[in-house]
Amino acid sequence: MKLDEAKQQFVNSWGAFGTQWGINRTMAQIHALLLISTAPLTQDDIMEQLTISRGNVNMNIRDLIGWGLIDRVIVQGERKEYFNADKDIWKVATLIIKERKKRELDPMLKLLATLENLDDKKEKGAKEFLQVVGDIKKLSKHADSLLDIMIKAEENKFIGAVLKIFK
Amino acid sequence: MKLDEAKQQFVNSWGAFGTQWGINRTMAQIHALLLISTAPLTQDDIMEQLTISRGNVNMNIRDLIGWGLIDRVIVQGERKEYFNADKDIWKVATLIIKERKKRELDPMLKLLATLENLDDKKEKGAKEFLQVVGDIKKLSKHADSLLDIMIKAEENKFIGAVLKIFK
DNA sequence: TCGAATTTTCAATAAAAAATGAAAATTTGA
DNA sequence: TCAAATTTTCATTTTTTATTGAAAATTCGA
Repeated sequence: MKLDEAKQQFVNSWGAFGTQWGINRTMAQIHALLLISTAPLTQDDIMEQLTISRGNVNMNIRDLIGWGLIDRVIVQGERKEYFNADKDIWKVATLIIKERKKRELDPMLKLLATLENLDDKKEKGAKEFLQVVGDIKKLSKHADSLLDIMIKAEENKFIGAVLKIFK
Repeated sequence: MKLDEAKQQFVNSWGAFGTQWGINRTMAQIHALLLISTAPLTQDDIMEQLTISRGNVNMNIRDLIGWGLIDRVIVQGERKEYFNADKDIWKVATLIIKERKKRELDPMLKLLATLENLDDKKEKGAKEFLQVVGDIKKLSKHADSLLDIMIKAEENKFIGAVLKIFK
């Protein structure tokens, strides 16, 4: 396979993958494009490579910066802004997980907490309801600490080694 | 808060949460409704409670069954079919993760593997491209074994205890 | 086997999400 | 400071996704 073709497919499949997880296709594609670019790109570069409008590029770049996935880069003697993606996939993954937790999971957990204040906890069905709500809260705490462990395993060789034993 | 109101909010927020993760809102709502229902429900029950059409209920129930999240239940002396959700949130979570991995992650990894067969691996930019592709593959293997550990920690108290030490 | 009850399908419609492009705002070199 | 270059905004349009509802298919008790 030719490199250009492979890059094209990478960008497309990353876009499709993002879509399945509730991420705007273009946002994912721009991120993919910058991930495999050897140098930072301008908005015009991105418009051209993905054949999308300036407005679309601009809005999605703003979002990607908001997620902390890409950065503005100033190039000496150039008027245009350049954009660069952090290439460390590990960092990218933990960033996305943390960000989605903050934006989507935490607000839901907050709401769930309010649902636990029932007027009458002995009403028929209340027990089952509170059980499910409580279990979801517990599960998300589990997932949280799992993420911590994952991060620590990456930073600390000993923890990583112990985890490997259990695989 | 009244139980009915709390249930309503639970169903709505579960639906909204699902949407953010690329899950059809109605599918998530039906799942939520069945999770907190004290008894299995019929299609008519669901239509009424969510005020949605029969076709919509039917299609999303089919999907939920396909995901393994709900089951048909036969009630003695009743002509109608009833539906029941597995209430074990832990099982629900691991099921969803495994299913999404199978449906969405694995196909992408398969594609990525094909992108590694470049005609010319010394072409400018090939190294960086292969690095990113390789890193994504590595990361997903990591995530896989993490899921295994998570499942084992639940089944095996010793492993769970060791993990707690690292928190 | 018949036929009423129930479920399923899917073309048509509606709703939601994403993209466009031109105008407005901002930036920056001269 | 000015004006060309660049970026940003957002009302409008397009595309995608989800929903409806009625017809067709299926099921099952009598």
